[in-house]
Amino acid sequence: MKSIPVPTIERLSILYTLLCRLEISREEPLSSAKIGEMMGISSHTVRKDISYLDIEGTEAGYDSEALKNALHKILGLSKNRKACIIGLGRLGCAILSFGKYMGGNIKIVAGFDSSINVLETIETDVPVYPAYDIPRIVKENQIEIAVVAVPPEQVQLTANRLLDGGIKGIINFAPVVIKTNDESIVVKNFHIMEELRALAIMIDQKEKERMNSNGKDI
Amino acid sequence: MKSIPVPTIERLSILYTLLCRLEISREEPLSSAKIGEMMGISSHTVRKDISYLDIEGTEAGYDSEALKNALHKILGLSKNRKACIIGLGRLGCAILSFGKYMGGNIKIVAGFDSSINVLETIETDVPVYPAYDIPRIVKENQIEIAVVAVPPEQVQLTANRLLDGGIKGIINFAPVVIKTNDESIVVKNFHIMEELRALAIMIDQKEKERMNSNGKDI
DNA sequence: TAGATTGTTAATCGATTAACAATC
DNA sequence: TAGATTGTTAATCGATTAACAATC
Repeated sequence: MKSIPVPTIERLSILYTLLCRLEISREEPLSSAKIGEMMGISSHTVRKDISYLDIEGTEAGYDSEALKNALHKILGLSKNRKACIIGLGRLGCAILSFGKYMGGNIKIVAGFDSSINVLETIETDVPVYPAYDIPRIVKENQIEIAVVAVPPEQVQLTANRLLDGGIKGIINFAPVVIKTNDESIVVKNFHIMEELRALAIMIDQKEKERMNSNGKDI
Repeated sequence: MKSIPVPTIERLSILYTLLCRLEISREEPLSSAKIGEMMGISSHTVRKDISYLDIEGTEAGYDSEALKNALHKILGLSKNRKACIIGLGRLGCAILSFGKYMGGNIKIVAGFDSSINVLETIETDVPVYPAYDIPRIVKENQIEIAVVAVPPEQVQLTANRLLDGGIKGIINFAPVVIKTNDESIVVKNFHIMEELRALAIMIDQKEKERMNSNGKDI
């Protein structure tokens, strides 16, 4: 059982969401070409990705129901996961709120903030705790995943507390790189503002390319 | 002038933020090893990345001030960029608010929402407009970048309006893939919930690996 | 000089794309 | 059968890592 490449996992996860949203005219089977078109990738990639699934049943495309089931299985969606959010500012609250919407298998069971004031005034039905309680709560509830949305200077402290609690994966939204000595912790950094900047540069590069191909510089 | 690989651009952008935050004891030069440690990447990668900069001055490491300047230049930070946000729900507002904080070169100059109610009650000093005004406002203000944080079913309509306005780059937070026929538009999808799911699977895979290497299955 | 560090070329690794035989 | 589509192997592409001569 080969382990699935990370980009493939991400695409499969997106595909699942897409299939769920699709009002399925279950009649017509989905071809890899059609899927590729919906996802903006090539049909080759789609087939390659799907080849990691157990699904083999195919004739003139994939049965969307079967595909959904296979994805459900490989994405481990039957297993319930517990997650928590650290930092209940705007971003933290936003994630908290649409974490509820998407009735998936990942449940946000705790929120943390270092400000008592925030904890007292927040309106949510998820239980919230002070930041120093992270290790205890994470351990007691066996929380696997943490979403970190605290100011940069608090990130490392937060990460340490999470590791103390035995967290297994961290998604970090602060513009800092989280280091862990523990190889077995999965960390994923989401640097929104940096990505915005990177996007701007890619725009410039594209324009330059176009200028170069559309004629000479003067 | 080779174009810089996207992953490199992203790392350079992160490095810049990092250097800015660093209270620089300007005395000691930064070695690629030290930078790598801070960023959680190898010194090889750091040197390779830096080789895309104009900076050459080096002896026992890099001068952090010079590095910062070179990054500033290559990242085009002297050029002012205009951005807008579509969808002023929790996520949109969050991005709007810390877009102000990070006094970078990217300025958010407009917000859009399809709900008049939202537009009337929002508290912000960024001007806000109804969604149907996107093409006009984008064109008039020469806005280059759009951050899309609307519900999935509104994404394609939003994208079309942005393209009408002549937008150059889109960051999309909705769990839908944005398609554009126009090759020259840069689109970057941020699928938060899907990434959360992907993270969970990576955790599983790591655990499986560890079980396999730490002994047999029973 | 000896030690440390860069800058760049070459080797490796991994993912995407292409191709094509097998299937319905 | 002819046409369409999968599934998988091979070729390509691109980024990361390694190595090492050049520099201070």
